Amino acid sequence: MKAKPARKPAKPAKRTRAPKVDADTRRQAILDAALSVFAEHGFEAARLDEVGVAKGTLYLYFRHKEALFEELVRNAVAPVIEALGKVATNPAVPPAVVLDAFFAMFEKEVLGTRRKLLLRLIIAEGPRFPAIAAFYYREVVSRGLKLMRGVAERAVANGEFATDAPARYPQLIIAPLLVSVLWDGMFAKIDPLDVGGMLRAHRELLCAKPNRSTA
Amino acid sequence: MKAKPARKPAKPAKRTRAPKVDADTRRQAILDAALSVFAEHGFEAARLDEVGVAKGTLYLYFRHKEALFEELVRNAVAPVIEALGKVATNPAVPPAVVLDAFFAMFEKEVLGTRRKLLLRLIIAEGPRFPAIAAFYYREVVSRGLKLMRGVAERAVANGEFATDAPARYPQLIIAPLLVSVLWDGMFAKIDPLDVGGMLRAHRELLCAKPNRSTA
Amino acid sequence: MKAKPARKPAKPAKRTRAPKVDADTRRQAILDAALSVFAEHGFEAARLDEVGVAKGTLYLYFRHKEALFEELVRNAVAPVIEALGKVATNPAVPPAVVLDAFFAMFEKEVLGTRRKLLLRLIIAEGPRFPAIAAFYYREVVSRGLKLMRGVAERAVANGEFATDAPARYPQLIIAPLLVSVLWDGMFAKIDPLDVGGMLRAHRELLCAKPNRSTA
Amino acid sequence: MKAKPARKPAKPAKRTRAPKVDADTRRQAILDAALSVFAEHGFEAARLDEVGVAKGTLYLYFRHKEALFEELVRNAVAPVIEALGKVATNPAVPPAVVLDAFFAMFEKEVLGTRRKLLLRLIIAEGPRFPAIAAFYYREVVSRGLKLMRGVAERAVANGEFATDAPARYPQLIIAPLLVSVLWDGMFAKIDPLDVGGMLRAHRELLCAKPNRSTA
DNA sequence: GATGAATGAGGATTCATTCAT
DNA sequence: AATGAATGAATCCTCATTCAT
Repeated sequence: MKAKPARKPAKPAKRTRAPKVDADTRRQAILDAALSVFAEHGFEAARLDEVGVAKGTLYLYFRHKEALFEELVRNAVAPVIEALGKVATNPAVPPAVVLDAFFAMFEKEVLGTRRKLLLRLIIAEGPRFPAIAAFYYREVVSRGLKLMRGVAERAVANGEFATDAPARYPQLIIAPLLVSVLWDGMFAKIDPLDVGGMLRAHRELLCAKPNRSTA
Repeated sequence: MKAKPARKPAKPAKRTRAPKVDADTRRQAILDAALSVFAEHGFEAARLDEVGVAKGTLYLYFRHKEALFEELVRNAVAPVIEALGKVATNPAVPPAVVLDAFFAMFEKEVLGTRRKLLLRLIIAEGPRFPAIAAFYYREVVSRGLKLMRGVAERAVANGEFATDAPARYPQLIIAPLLVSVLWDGMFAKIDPLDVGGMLRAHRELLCAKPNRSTA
Repeated sequence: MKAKPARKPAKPAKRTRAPKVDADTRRQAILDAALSVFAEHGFEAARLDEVGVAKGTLYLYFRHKEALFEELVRNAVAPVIEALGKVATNPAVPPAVVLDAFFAMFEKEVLGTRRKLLLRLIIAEGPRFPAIAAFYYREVVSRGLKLMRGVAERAVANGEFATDAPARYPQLIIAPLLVSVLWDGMFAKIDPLDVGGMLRAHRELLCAKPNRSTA
Repeated sequence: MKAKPARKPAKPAKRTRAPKVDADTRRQAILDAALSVFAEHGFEAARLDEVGVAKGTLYLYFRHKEALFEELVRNAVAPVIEALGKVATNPAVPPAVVLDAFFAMFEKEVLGTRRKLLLRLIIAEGPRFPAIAAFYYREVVSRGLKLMRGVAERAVANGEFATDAPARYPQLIIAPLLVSVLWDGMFAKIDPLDVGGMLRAHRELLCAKPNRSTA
């Protein structure tokens, strides 16, 4: 055992004077860079030096570390929500297909990108940042659950779901996604998980056809 | 005159000495106190001062902060596994009952106690502590999944489960438990979750009888 | 309510910022200040606080206490050697005159300045800092001895020295200088030593003409 | 470079309960053990743990670290003085023989034993311990110098010394001894010094016969 | 007397934050 | 606006000293 929290020799990220750009671009660049740092180390362990922007510059754009962190999450969360909404709301598409699309999108757009870092970050730091938790609940969780509930209700109505359990607790639909993110961060090296397989299995479970033993 | 070599005359302030107890008890007490501190703040942000033991005493029992942290996890994890094993391995009990018992136990023994702090802690810090992650995988995750897989296979065999999905991916059985822990830590204040309800719904989903509408 | 993650609102106290100077000047100023502190207390007992530079500033210029210490020695040693070389290498000057000049220079430039602190420091800490000892041997001791040997050999050749003993062991020429430094640090208050007198006597001893009583 | 001050992993010296002995013996044993520790690390860096006596026991015999240190020096110094006196005071022995005997004794009884550690310790810490310096001056230095002066005066009187320089500054007689101690501690590994040779050369210098160039 | 667990003051070092340039 | 040197509060850890056993 005895693993160090894995810290590189603190390389303050080489930088030449930043190319002249407008403030918004600069701000966005800082947020991008900061995401990696915060995601890798967590809030406390993240070193502002590693963001790769002159210390003073950071403070031109953000009041302090905490403000940077919260903005960071807010900023990165927005695109996820939009993408989510588009998939789930078309009533013409059968629920099973929606789930497949949703899971695939999650696998590609979250697990396959730095967004998974964000998610992990929120999970890890959320309990200590009520403001972040509240924001995330409002912007992502409540909306996501509502969408899932809608899908589940349609699926129950048209008989695709064997039970209304997921309609009552849409968290059940989301749960394996969390597992996949956490597994990726903690156990992927030890015992890789076939996320695609698991999510298909999950869809299968949700849409379970009756087993023949009762026929 | 040359400076005195002993800079500070070393005036030991008043103190109430901790009552003498045997080393193991003391050690355990420290671990207990430390759990709260680490759980509340995370590894980096945790201040050893807050553990409530004289600074030096800590270092009589643990080589450094990290050692304390790792020991903490190891120490708290053991009882959970044992309890888990006892519930899941009796082949006389029908899988549905096992699940009910398991979920109830989780709700009572983990969510209802400080053990949920530990779980959250591991989730939050695992990615930055490979040694902890590996240990946790070995001691808890792999065993837990194996047990769950066994239950699922029995359930598939006797027709209690509509699909073998959970047998192939026992993570699906566990997933809502993670949700409940994370929800508790992040959103409980904003939007309380009826964990019991969700877990029953989950059991229902796993054991779903086919709905007749399609017959 | 969860604890705020930023424990201390970081209220930066009033401060007078050191006037901006170029890095080398600053570095040198730190080394100067540090010499006094290390010389007075020794390596272990020296408190970095007393260097009189803001704690963090020190670490901008030196990786840690030890690095500061070693740099200190290196830095202060260079000028001494140069001065030494200039005196001893002119073959036109008779050895006796070289010795006089050398001893006088030592008295004025070492004993009369803070350089004696450095010498004392090296003597005191050398045994515990092999790297320092090796460096000092290479840069000062071996060179100094070589120069002294050269002078002694010339003196033997032209009959100014009664014996080749100092040519074989040039340490004999240096020895009283060490005594003067140590005496100054330890016994000067109790029993002042006329260093000038002693060094003249030493020169006299080295250049001793035979006493006639035996002729 | 970058040498650490050479510290072992702090092995608090195994000990079984000390065999029952009378207080004086015990006290002496502590002083003996402490000498090594202080000599190796210096006053500040010395760890009382390493003395190999239960912490509390130390404080039964000595008020604090500093007291232990001072007693230590006082205690270890006494035997040296006695030995010194015996050699130098016999007027029947010719000065050259006295010097030979004295130097030989120094080489064997100081350089060849732990006493050299003591000497080094006093040299290193003396400036910071005025009480130690004063004690050492009174007990060893002034006596030693007086003896040397006596020998030198006899040598001048009977023509064995070419000059009265050493009679006026008996430090000149002692100086190479200091060199030998310091060399041993700092440079012995790099460039061993033939102490015997140097001391014989020193005696030769002191007793220098006239060189023939003046005949 | 002897012991060593317990204590907490003190020190090296880090890093968020400021401010002169 | 941008920079990064300077700052010092805060933290981990050590170790002289105490005291219950």
